[in-house]
Amino acid sequence: MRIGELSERTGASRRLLRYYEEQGLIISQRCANGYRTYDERLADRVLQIRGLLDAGLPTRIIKQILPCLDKPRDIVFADATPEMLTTLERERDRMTERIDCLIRNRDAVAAYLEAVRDNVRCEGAGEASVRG
Amino acid sequence: MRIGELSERTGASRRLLRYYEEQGLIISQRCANGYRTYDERLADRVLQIRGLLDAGLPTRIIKQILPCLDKPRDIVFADATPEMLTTLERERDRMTERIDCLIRNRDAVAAYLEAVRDNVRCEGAGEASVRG
DNA sequence: TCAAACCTTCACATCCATGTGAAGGTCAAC
DNA sequence: GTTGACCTTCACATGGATGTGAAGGTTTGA
Repeated sequence: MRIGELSERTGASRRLLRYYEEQGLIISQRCANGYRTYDERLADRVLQIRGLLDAGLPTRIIKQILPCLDKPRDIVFADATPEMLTTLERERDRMTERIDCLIRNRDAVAAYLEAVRDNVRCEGAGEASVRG
Repeated sequence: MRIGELSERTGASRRLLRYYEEQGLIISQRCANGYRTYDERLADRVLQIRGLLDAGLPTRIIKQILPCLDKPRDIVFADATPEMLTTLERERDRMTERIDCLIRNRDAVAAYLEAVRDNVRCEGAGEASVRG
């Protein structure tokens, strides 16, 4: 798969895919003519990267957590330095904080929407419920 | 409460608090001398804003969801235009996506950390567990 | 063989959340 | 009454994720 197809599959621009490579988030093989070639699995990885970026993690951090997600068993024993483990623990905790914050606010938005919906239903039946 | 105190309470720089105001995320009263004065509740709001920003939402979106979180009952009937409701529904769904993505990846990181910890324990007892 | 649709690198542009500093007004304390 | 800690606005700077365009090589198909 070349960069155009990967771009279409993932929704990331070609420019962005080169950027991710530059940042060390993905790797590519090169054809004889210099074109990038990607493994099938890269599509999933790119989507994962975009999800994490979208969730507020910078590439620098994503780069560190990605290796954990490939094939846990094989990589666990690779090069897990104490500093890296500390970083990962901190990131895990920060992710949990983000999750909690997002859940709280999502639920609040959802509650608001439901309240509006219920009220609209009331108004549809009789108007002058609260506002008037 | 003036801007310095709010800054200390929230960890947001004064500059940032002015920026949030400029973006319509918070409001302030002005004293006779032009100084900004803040209501007590603003501290919580600023923390909420920072949480959402940290979770990847841009100010533009935060501005739209914040009104839902104040006093749901009172505001439900304020100015809920159909477009705004659509926007909110979309954002609610995007937040859910973010949450799911973050949970997946956080769990993966956590699983990795546990695997490393278990392996370290093994190695401490007998070495040559998997790698050798 | 020529055009269209790919690809390459390089480099500058943009948006957004912040930092930072200048130039100046206000207030409290010594 | 002057110093220092606060405040104001204005404005330029920065870093990260992207867009965009130029200048040029490659592949594919009419």
